Amino acid sequence: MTQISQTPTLQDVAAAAGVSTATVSRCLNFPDQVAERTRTKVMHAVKALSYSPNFGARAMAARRTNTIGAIIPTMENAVFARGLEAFQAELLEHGFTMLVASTSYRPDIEEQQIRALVARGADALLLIGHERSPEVYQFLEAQRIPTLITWAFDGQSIRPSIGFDNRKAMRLMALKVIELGHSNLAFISAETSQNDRAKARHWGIEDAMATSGLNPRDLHVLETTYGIEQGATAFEQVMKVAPQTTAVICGNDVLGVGALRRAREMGVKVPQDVSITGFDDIELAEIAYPALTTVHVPHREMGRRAGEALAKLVTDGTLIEATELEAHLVLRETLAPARS
Amino acid sequence: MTQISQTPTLQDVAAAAGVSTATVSRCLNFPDQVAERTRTKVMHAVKALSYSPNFGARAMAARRTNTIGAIIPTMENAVFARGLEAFQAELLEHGFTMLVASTSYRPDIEEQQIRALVARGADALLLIGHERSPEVYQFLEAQRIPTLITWAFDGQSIRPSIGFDNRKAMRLMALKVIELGHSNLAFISAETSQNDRAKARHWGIEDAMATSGLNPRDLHVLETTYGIEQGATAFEQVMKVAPQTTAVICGNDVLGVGALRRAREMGVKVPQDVSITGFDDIELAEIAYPALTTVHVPHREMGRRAGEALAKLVTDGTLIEATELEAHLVLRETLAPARS
DNA sequence: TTGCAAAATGCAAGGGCTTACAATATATGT
DNA sequence: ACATATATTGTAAGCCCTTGCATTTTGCAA
Repeated sequence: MTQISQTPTLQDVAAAAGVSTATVSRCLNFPDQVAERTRTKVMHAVKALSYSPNFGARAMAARRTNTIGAIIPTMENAVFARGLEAFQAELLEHGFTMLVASTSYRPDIEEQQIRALVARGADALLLIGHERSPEVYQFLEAQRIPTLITWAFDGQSIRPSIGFDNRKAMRLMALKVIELGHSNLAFISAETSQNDRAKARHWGIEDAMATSGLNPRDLHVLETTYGIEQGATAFEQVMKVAPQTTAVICGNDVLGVGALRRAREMGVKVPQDVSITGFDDIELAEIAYPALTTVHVPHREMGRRAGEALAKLVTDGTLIEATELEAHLVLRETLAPARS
Repeated sequence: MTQISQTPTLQDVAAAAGVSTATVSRCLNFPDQVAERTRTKVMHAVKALSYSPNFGARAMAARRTNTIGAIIPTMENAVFARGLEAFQAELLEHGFTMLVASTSYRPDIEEQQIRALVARGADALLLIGHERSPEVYQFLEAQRIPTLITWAFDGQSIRPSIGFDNRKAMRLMALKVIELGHSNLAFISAETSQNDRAKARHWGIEDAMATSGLNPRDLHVLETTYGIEQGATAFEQVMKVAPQTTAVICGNDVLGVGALRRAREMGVKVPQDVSITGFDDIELAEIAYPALTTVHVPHREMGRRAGEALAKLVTDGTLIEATELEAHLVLRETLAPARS
């Protein structure tokens, strides 16, 4: 009699341990509801058969998957990679698995990914930033998928968020720049369409200018897509359009590093001729030469807290309380007093 | 009569469209097996109810999840992040979802993650490097989980791999270094225990030395964990232990960049006093100052091909054919002729 | 002991989908 | 028009687990 080796099922374990499937199930899911003797017996069988529960069946029967989805703009930006790593580590701790997807900063892809992860059975979702079409939020509500927004903070929003105030953070940076005597400012921004973080950062600069008696209208703004090269090109543009500029504020470190590189290539001395600042505080900023002055984003902490909050929410319905974390300036070498 | 709004099921769609559930299922999975008229009718109903199939049920019935797991050492290394991004994009194209997990370079965590992903129903797995305990491979076989190795290439192995030859690649770099007159070499290596790539890179240097009439024994090797700071510390060590060193070969860019930074801090001129090389060719290498000479790893291509191969394998059983990709040198500024 | 509450276990009903096989409709050749 | 092959659709049997409820066992006070 040939026995075709099949992956063992709960049945098999139950049979091997001489108990019912219900008991085995409880052993696995609620060990303390089972008498110790029975438990050891069952665990023994589990090990002997090297049983591993079938995910699909489990998901179907329990109506949850213990999976939480995270959708980020890109894995290529270290700041997200870091945040995710922390998020995942925290989820793991609580027995959840992370599903990631990236969108290349495109709202349509984001929507598609949201649907994909929901279809895939995600119990909850982590999203970056608040801004997205109402339909998407409706969908999420209709499907009853708890959603946490991160990388941004908005105390007003109905939707919980754990993040920092991009506007305030950038305002801080701009104030510093202005304080150092710069008044001819330029801003190399990430694309602001459908991106509340980018918008907020822009406003932050305007806030600072207004506060300091400068006219926000005088800010030279250049929007570009994500990438070192894009930052470089944008810098060149800035210097062409507004050669009097003494400080170039960049929407993120990658753009900043690109600007920095092009400055060197163009023979523009940083920070003697022009100051340059970034945002995110990724390794690149530290390694750049001269080291990039930037805004430190608490990515790890955001990831960790988001993981914790979401896990709790799914597990016992603990509501997420909006949490504002602080971003702070990291003064390095690319920001100096304006040349006089 | 209160109608509690429930997520619609296949049943509902079938009823709405006036066909059997089987037909709806086929419409969704094998559209060309269904008459056009019926199909439009069904698709209409699907849209009207905004039906989305239940993942668990589907997984259980079909005995597959359309999910492929990827386990990498860390998301913090851009080279993996990039590879993953390409992998995911390719999978998406074929209708698969990616599940990621990272291990912090720890074999025990890797094993745990492998089990976790398998338990979650991954149809196949992508792993980095060949080296892992036999038990793990046994487990994978017992569970019949197809596995693809990447980031390394081994034509001999039973297990398919799509990657590059780490040894050959590093040999190339070392030959270049030696060709430039360096004979006092040091190697700052990632940890080699349980890491075939790190070992291979080490051997590559030894190969080159032997070929060139140098004694591999004279290579100063320093092993350290992953991180910029670790690279910096290691560099300092090297300079202390072997001050006559004129070229420091690093096992990866992150270590290389760390070394570079510490060199600057110590007043060691690169490349005039000491040459430094990296491996991976991530942004950091390009941005470093002076720009780091390194080995370009075809991460994107690996990710893409791996995704394609795995998707095909799971879909129609097409066996994966081992594929060797080429890594090549990227000569930048940190490598120069030895000081005489 | 006996009785009773609490703890432990078992029974069995789904959960929503896929798919082998059966049944029916349509097309083709004569 | 008929027989046969082919395309389309339907029927219903699982897939493997969780969990509400029923039943049995245990622990403990009386």
